[in-house]
Amino acid sequence: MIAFVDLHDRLLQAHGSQQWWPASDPFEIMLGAVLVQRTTWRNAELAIVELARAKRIDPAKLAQCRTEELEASIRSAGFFRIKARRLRDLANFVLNSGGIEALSRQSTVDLRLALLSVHGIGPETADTVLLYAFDRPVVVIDEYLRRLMRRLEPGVPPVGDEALRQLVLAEIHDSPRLNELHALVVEHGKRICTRNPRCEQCVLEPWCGFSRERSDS
DNA sequence: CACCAGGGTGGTT
DNA sequence: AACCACCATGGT
Repeated sequence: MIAFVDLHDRLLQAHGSQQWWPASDPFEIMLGAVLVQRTTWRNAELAIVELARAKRIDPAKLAQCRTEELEASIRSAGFFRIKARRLRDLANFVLNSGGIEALSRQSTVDLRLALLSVHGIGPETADTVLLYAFDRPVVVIDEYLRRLMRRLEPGVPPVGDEALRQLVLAEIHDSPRLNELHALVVEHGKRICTRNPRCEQCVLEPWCGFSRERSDS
């Protein structure tokens, strides 16, 4: 079983620091977390730029903005009608909660439940917000990490999300490394394993069973 | 042309 | 609980 500390270090050395949302406004990070759902960061960032240009990266401004104008601003992010509603619900949630300051005073458990109660915010988006906007030590479980675990442990039944959370947290407690780890796992899964048929220069050898997995079939 | 990208929801079996 | 269709743009 590979240590997650080693996984972090290997990926960091291979791909470099990812710098996701460095020193950004928490509310902007929350909007970005929704906008990036099932699209590329490139398309999400174009929407962020448009929102910034229209002075809408603000809970009150965004909540009062007309739906058509909001949709037009975020068109590049895809699913723009659904996401426009999600951004508005998110803005209203922040307003009804007393603002970002009040939210940042809540415990991580309470804040996670509150985020999950917002329509359009699921487990992954909630954890992303907790980690990147509120700097909480949270393990983001995504499909890349699940797939990576399957490949690092070929043959054993896949562990559940909550169990995986605890496995990672047992080794890494600080948000800076959890922040970097999630970004690195995404980047690695995207650029190496999906493209390269045989993971020839995969930095996770000999742990990663992807090449063996493919040579079996 | 097809396929995919830093998900979530609602409906069906 | 495990599927499924759907949402929609922009890059390869």
